Amino acid sequence: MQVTRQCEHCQHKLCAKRVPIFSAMSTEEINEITDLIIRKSYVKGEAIVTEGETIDRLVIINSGKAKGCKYSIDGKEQILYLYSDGDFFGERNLLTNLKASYSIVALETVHVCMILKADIRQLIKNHPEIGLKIMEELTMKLERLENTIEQMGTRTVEIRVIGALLEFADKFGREKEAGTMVALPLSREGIASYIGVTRETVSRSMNALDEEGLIQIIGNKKIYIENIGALRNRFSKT
Amino acid sequence: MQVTRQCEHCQHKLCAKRVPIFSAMSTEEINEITDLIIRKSYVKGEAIVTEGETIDRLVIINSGKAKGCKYSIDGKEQILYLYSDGDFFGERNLLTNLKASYSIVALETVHVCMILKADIRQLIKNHPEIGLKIMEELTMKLERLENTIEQMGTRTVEIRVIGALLEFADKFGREKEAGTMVALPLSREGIASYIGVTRETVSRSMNALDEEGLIQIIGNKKIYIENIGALRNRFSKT
DNA sequence: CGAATATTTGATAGCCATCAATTATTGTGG
DNA sequence: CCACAATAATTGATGGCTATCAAATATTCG
Repeated sequence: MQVTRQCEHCQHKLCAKRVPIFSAMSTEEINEITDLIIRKSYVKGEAIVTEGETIDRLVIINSGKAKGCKYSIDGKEQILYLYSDGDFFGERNLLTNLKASYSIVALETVHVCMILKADIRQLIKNHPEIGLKIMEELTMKLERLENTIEQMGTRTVEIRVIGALLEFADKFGREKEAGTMVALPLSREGIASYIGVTRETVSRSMNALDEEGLIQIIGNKKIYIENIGALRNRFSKT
Repeated sequence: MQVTRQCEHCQHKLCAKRVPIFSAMSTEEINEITDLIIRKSYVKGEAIVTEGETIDRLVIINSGKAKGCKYSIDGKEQILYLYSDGDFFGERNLLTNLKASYSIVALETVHVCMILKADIRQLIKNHPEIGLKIMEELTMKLERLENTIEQMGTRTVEIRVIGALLEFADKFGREKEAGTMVALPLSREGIASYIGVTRETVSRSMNALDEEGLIQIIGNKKIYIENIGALRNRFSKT
């Protein structure tokens, strides 16, 4: 009889199974992976990876959220990625020995599962489809960055704010009777450094959207979107 | 005796050999690839790929330059990539059936070599290292886009202009006795849509750099950089 | 050389960054 | 559970940068 091993820090689920790149694998194969997993936790504000350091493992977020960000010489932060359950990073360094080109910082308590580079390489050798899955993920990341650049280069601030809110709604929104409740993963300042503007501008822009009735701001950490279609419409037609 | 087959449109060189992803292969293996190649040419302004269409092949630039760009609803262009000899695209669609998310347009006469998706997949199956090479290329593209986003989000226009000029110098510059002559791959307008500003702003910014003595503008299509170190210095310390 | 195209230059307006001060929210300890 | 301190967000005022528009000039290429 087949036994699925469990990862205690992962709410008794097989964390590897939740990762897209391992999703196509059999339970037996997943067990093989689970044995290789190293677990670790980080508190809010803690750096999981620091720009410039060598990273020798694939890191899978099991719970919590984290940001991937760069800092310019004068201290300005640019958030490039948002990570949550099932997301992973470090895949770039599986092949190369490049140093991390940005930092990963926990936005709240984060539990991760890690697999060492050497183990992952062996895994890819044994299961070539993992390599293809990773390639697919890289491709998706590329496409998101391409869209971000287009937005930063050609769209108004309002549209970029809406874009960020829609992304949050897709990732972290919960459908309610008559709308979507969204737990914002970032503060106003965070949203600002995600879309490349200032905190104050995000604030003003979100308030304008609220006054227009497109969103409802609830405290600092939530918004309620009654008609997400209207918001999407504004995003794609402006 | 081993014969290396020649690709007539490729100035009698083996174009596949010039592509990073095939660079590690033996002559025999390259011959295998060369047989699969389809050749085609495009004139300036012609679309090699149009956003939204299905792309079923890997396209390798053999000579000439091309831009990869998106267009917003109101017609604004955002240039994402610059392609020249040895660059390739279409790799994203090797695995997926996604439609092209941006267009590729010839900036001058372009000769390309193409390999059909099915052939490439077979090749990857036979030579797994090609897959790894593609992954490496994807990784490099990611890193460039990440840097672009950071620049767009946190740097001044002048720095972004310098960044573009330095990139052109690295790719298209020729070392002279006392400096670097750079053939600009893009017009002022092109540079503008590469860094997300207007033509006029690029013009003013480049003229300011000229007046400062950091570059010398030679007509519309060339610049001369006497002290590229000074330019790099300005880029990285501001 | 001359027409077509591209770039430069100037003037103006608007958007957004910045600075400063106020107000709101959050989370903690009593 | 409330109050309060710390943190975060808002709001207002101002200035600077860059988009926009318009016109003049320069460059390129046939």
